Amino acid sequence: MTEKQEKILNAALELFAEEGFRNTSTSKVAKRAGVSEGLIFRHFENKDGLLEAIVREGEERAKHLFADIVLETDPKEVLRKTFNMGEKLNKSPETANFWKLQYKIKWELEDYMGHKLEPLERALESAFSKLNYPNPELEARFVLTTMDGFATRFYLDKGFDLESGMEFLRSKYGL
Amino acid sequence: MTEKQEKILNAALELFAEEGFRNTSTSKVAKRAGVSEGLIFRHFENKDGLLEAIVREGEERAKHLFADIVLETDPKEVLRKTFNMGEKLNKSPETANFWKLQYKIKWELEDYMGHKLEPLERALESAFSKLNYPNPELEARFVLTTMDGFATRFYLDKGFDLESGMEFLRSKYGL
DNA sequence: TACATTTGTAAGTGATTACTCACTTTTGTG
DNA sequence: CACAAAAGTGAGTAATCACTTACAAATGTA
Repeated sequence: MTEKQEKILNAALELFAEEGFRNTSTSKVAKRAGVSEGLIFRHFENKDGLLEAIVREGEERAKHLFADIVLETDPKEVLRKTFNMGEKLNKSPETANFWKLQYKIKWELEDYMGHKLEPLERALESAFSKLNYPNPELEARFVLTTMDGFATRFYLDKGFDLESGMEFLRSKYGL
Repeated sequence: MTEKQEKILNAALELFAEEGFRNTSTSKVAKRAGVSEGLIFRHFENKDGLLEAIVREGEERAKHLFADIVLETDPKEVLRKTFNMGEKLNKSPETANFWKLQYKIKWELEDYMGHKLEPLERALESAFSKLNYPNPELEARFVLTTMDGFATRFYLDKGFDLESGMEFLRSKYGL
């Protein structure tokens, strides 16, 4: 990816997260990226092409985020690491903005993008199975959906403390 | 509210839920409502005025939805009724669409709209307190955020079974 | 009936939209 | 160096946007 391509993508990322995809014009993106508007279409073909690139990067970063967890064999450690993901989503303003956008995009695309979470869901399933939970599959889905709820609220409600939510989850699962 | 006003509001509701607020033009709304475009502005002043009306109706309907719960004194019954709300959100296609839009709007307004849930949150808090949970406040927030997560997933993921999620919650809380 | 108010319409408005095109500049390669 | 391909520009384009305005129809009220 060339320098200008990255500038375009980062500008799009920021603006889409701030104002939404449909509400952000390609001319705004070009202006923030410091390039001509035409260049966006040369590199990404469409405005939709910009979104696709962002979605793809979301999948990449999600994989990277889960890599450590899915390789873990100790079930308690799987849970602990899962509940520590909250911090990772919030390391830098750029990171926070990136994941906020991923949540926001779901509603503009009307797509849950569940396949991104599948490896993590299976890791949790296996962990709960080892811990003899009666319904590992439901338990795993429950954990992920709950964490989704916490994250959603975190991004929309300024006053919400994500870490206390995660701490609560840890205590629920005896960690 | 006159007949045409309601037609406009219902058309807007449908279209905003389908395509999003920013992506729905006032001309589309007028066409679906079967009125002239100018009438929208006569009755609602702005395109934003349309949204405001929808948000207000969301608050009304939420109040109505919670009315039964906040008056309940038996804590177990409070929880049971809360976990039964899933069905209510899904009674008719119109209802489902309405609540889906309420969730979707949050992201376009970047507002969690938490005050809508406050009475319910306090009812849950009181219930958990009566049931001697160690941290009723956190527990109540946890339940609501989790249900939010379930609802979000329900609206975005066609294959997701909301009722099994609610059943899981019931079993978690011994109901 | 008379007449003022409200409700409704149709044809505009300038601004903005995603996208194209003709063109120049930069870069890679023999 | 020569020269083709890729990167980049900026001024266009038609379509669509939210909104206005001038006017007509319906309605309430005396």
